Amino acid sequence: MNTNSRRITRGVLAQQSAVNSETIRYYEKIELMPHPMRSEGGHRLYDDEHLKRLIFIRRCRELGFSLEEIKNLLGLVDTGEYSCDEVKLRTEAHLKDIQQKVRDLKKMEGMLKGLVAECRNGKHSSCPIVEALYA
Amino acid sequence: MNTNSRRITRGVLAQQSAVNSETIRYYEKIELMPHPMRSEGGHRLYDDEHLKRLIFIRRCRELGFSLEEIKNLLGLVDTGEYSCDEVKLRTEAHLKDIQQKVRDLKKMEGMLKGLVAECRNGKHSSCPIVEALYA
DNA sequence: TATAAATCCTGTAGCAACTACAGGTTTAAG
DNA sequence: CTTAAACCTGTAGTTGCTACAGGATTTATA
Repeated sequence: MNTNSRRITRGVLAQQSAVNSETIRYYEKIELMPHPMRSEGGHRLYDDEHLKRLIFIRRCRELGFSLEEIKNLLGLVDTGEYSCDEVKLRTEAHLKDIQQKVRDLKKMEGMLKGLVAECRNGKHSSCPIVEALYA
Repeated sequence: MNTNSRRITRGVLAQQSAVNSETIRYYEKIELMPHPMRSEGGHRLYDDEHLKRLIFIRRCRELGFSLEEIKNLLGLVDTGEYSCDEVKLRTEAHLKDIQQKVRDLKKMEGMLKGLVAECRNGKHSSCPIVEALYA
């Protein structure tokens, strides 16, 4: 298989991965992406492995994983000896974080709705929102 | 009324407002809190107005308002001529933001649950989470 | 082939919203 | 009067990027 022989520039990698090209440079700097090979003139040249890895990172980001969490996950994957249990545990832990965030936001939502609802009643002369918060 | 004559230090303000004392200094720097008077030796001295304002800021933060949004709200309140409609509009706009965040997180939650569920089935030899994301 | 345009290079600075020092001064308690 | 606690300033670190500036290289067009 010679799919690996395809070399792409940073701009193309950015397009194909849907990750900003400056972000790619940033991921390299923080050691999330490996240093790619360079052209004679010093331009970065990527291959399909880089693309796969970067898409993995993007998907994890979309699922709300932090870069640190992703680094850890990739650390497991990089060894090739990751256990499914380990990955599952981390995913579940992350799921709990997300669920907590949802609860927190729902609470905010409820309170904001309460404030807005008081306004609609129009019973108060001045602003009940300000009064509730600034009192 | 001489409640205003009570002068408190930054540490006490921090306790009574439940805002970190370093954060108070930060809020002053970004002009969210006004410069308080100083003691002869240069220590900050606050009064009840500062306390009220800081508690307002904290409550808004707890409701997810950004510092910029809070600055705007306080701008309205500071003039004293804020209209209830204006405050209500901003609160509703913010509520929409929160609701969008909840939707986004719920989507994440659904996907994470899906990934974890595949693991529980135990049908796959390697890790289905990694496979789903790294493929 | 020459030139122009597009892309790339590096390093640094900025964003939100804090937090945490270091190294020194003031205040309060004993 | 001493000492400990709290304060002072300014700066740097955090997360996850994004946006320059001022060049070098690569690619496309004439």
